[in-house]
Amino acid sequence: MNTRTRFAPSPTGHVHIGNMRAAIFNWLYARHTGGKFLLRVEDTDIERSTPEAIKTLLEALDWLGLDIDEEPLYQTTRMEAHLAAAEQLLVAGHAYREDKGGLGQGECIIFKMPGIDMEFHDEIKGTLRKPAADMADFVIVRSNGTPVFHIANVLDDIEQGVTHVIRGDDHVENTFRHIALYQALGAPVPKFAHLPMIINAQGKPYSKRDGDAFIGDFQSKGFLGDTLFNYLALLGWSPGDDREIMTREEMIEAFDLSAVRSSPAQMDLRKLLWMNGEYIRAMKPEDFAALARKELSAAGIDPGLDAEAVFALMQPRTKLTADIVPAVTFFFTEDYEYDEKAVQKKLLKDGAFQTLEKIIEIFQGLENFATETIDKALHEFVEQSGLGFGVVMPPIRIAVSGQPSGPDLAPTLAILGKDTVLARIRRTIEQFG
RNA sequence: GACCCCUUCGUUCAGCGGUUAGGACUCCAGGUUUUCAUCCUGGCAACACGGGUUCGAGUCCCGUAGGGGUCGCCA
Repeated sequence: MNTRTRFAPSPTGHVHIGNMRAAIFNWLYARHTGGKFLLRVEDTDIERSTPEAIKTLLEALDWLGLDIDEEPLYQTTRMEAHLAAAEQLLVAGHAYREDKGGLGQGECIIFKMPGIDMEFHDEIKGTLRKPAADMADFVIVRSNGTPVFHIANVLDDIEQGVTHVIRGDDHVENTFRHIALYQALGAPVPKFAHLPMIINAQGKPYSKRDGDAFIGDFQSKGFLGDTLFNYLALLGWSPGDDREIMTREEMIEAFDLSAVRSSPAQMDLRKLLWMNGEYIRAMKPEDFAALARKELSAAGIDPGLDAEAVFALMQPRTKLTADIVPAVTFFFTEDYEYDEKAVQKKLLKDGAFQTLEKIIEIFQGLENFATETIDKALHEFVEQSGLGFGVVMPPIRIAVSGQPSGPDLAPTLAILGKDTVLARIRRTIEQFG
């Protein structure tokens, strides 16, 4: 039997982090078993399932690198099949019509539960049971003639040949109903695996208020798709050893549903941030440069062709791609802002401007304005003046970058070039001195 | 309320009857670095509680407590 898993979201315009983790686990399981990963778009909510919402969904999958193996199945195309199946259940005596008075539009079609105790083996939670008395019949076609989630979901899973239904914990109770449906329809029952919830920092399930529960937010905050994939894969699952930063191949190789924990997990943004830094540092320099260029271009800044040295300086110290632009802007424009606190603390201090005057003299005398010579000159000055690095360096940095901290100063100055450095120091003295 | 599920450092993941209960993130201390970040070293920190079973329990069983899910003509 070839494994077929699926991701079956309803497109709402926002892709929830918990949903996405379900997608990741489905994808990993399909890849691990050499099976197929399918997409079904449950777009029956016409108002919310706009083309933009669907686009958002597909982009999210793409961003996380979750490739699908067959054409997506759109649920709106399946309504006739759903209704036909309900009709079939009616004929076979598995369903009946009744006016429950809900919509006030007459009779709906109700599925009759088999009236026996049921149990199934959940690949994550183990064997789950439910006595017949606790399972009520349920509506499969509304009195307005539209099919309900349960029948649509089951029928489409049958249509797509899904062998493993891997979904959120909140569907555990539905599973008994769904299994009864499979059986009544004479279809093979797939295996089920229910993933524990992801909870927020307060230990509560993510609600609509938790803004950072949508994957688009992580993207715009500067996280990498690979980071989120890796982090989410590790939320509730581990390879069984101490590996954490793993390649896709390693995760695919090691993934197993039985190793998934059955208790809820909380996202730790700090660890996610750490992991993102790890991923960025591990990037090929040219990939990081391309990323940086993209960010800068989006911010309307042209780094020119010769910015590779700047990117090389930034890569090891970047944790979020969104941090790149503010950190490097001063390299590419004279229009950078001075950090007020830094100015107050380090620049408007006794001797700071005298120091800068001296630095101007020293730099003017440098034939070769390169990292090594600048470094050497600065060291000599610090020694001769007896001022100490903590007094000499900050004013220079603030003068050329406006920032209290940043990349190594000597290479920064070398990249900026002698003329720019001198001009900026002079300008700073004029402005604040 | 009924039914079901869950419970190891602050967080996360190990541990699947005998361990000084481990790794990672965070945090703290020290070192490297002219700053910050990185990096290195060290440290703090957990088996929810109560009963069993057993020579021996974080590991098995039963309770209790706490948390969560589900009880729609939503999905």
